[in-house]
Amino acid sequence: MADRAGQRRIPEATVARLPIYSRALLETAEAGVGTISSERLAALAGVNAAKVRKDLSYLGSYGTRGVGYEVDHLVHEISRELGLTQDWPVVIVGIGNLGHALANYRGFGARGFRVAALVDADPTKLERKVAGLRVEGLDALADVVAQRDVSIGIIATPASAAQEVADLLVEAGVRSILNFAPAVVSVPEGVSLRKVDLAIELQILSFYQSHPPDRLVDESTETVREAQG
Amino acid sequence: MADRAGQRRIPEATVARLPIYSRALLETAEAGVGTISSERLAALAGVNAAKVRKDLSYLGSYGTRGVGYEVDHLVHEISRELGLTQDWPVVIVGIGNLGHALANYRGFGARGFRVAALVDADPTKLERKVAGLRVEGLDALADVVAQRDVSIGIIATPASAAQEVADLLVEAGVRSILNFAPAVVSVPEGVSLRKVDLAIELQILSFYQSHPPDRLVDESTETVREAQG
DNA sequence: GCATGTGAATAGATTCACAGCG
DNA sequence: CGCTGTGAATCTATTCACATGC
Repeated sequence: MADRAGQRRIPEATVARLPIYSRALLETAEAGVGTISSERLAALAGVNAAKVRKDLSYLGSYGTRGVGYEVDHLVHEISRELGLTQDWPVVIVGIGNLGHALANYRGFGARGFRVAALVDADPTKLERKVAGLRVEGLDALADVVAQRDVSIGIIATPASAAQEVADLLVEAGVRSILNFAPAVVSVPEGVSLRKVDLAIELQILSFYQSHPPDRLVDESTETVREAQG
Repeated sequence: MADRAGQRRIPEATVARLPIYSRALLETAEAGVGTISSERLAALAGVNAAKVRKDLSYLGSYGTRGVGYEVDHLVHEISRELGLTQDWPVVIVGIGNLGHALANYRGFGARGFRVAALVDADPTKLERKVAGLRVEGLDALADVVAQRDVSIGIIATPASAAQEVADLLVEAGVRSILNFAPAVVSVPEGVSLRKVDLAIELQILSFYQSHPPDRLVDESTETVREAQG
């Protein structure tokens, strides 16, 4: 009942876990296993079984009681829900160390993401070939987005340029942005924004390292203790 | 006060925002501003004012009613809480494209994080200098961690090596790990683990791009579902 | 019998709204 | 007054526990 009238609202936390299940399921399928229990999938994903079942129930009832989930079917349903059945051209803005690494990242292609363009504001970088693509000027951004139907923008610039680049991306029609710059960026409603910030991650780790997690207190960041696959 | 009897438990969500406040406050201090309101800090951090006040209240009562917070003081208190008053030597394992970029990332030094060593399993990479450091073999990991007092390990290897490297890091005494490899890694209790996963971030964006921000019947509800955080 | 699917219970985070105090 | 600090209300997420149905 995941379609038509009964349209379920999938919780944000669940959406964030679907890609993890997806990856685990693909590996499972590759190993030739046809069926998987919530228990097993949970172990592979590093969560507990109740969460897996609840998460999957938002997609519909794709399991079989007493048996488990059919791996291939589940992969398909999750991919469909995540929108991975279509192609998502990506533009990377800022071709410094990080942009370089991202451009060469294998795994883009793997699930329908394709680096369609590399853009940098620095004229000395233009025309350079990175990962088989020519670096283009920031002024070409709007055209590139329109012509290559770019739907996701990745910001890998210094912090000082991040907001400006985000504005340009939005103006060009991009509705999903992944920000690697260490800066708060704001976007209008209707545009999705996620951020990856190394400095923040390290500081969070620093906090938990400074605050002994021993018995009485918290389950810090993600102190998983579990078998793996 | 974070000491003495009243030991406050700082929520995980708050911990994750403290570095953002910290950054915003440092920029504010640099601009010569001495006092800041929760409203202003909230704007800089991309959250709302109530959240800022609640978050800061967990650290203690450092504001002045009718006035705001003294910027320098707040920077100091947050740094202390995050454990940024001390030095955190970091080891990066896996010197491929990403490890390379991370090694060259400026901003490590900025807040007490210092790349103390680079390690890679590939013998052809050994002895190479990256960001001024010599790449060392995986077999040197335990010694390096012990001798240079490494407290944080960054995994930038392929997925297939991630769990093994995590095990080695833990065995060597590292209690904080940041995993960039696209794999679920598990660590024993007492070890903090955070992950940064490009493929997952892209898939989450794909979901929201595929699921239009459904307009509800009632226009009073702001259907914002962004990602920050 | 056994693992899913899901209401109900619990825990956690956010927001509201206003008392309290400089 | 104005802005902080915080209980109370709300919203979101997780976990429990068991009825359900292959």
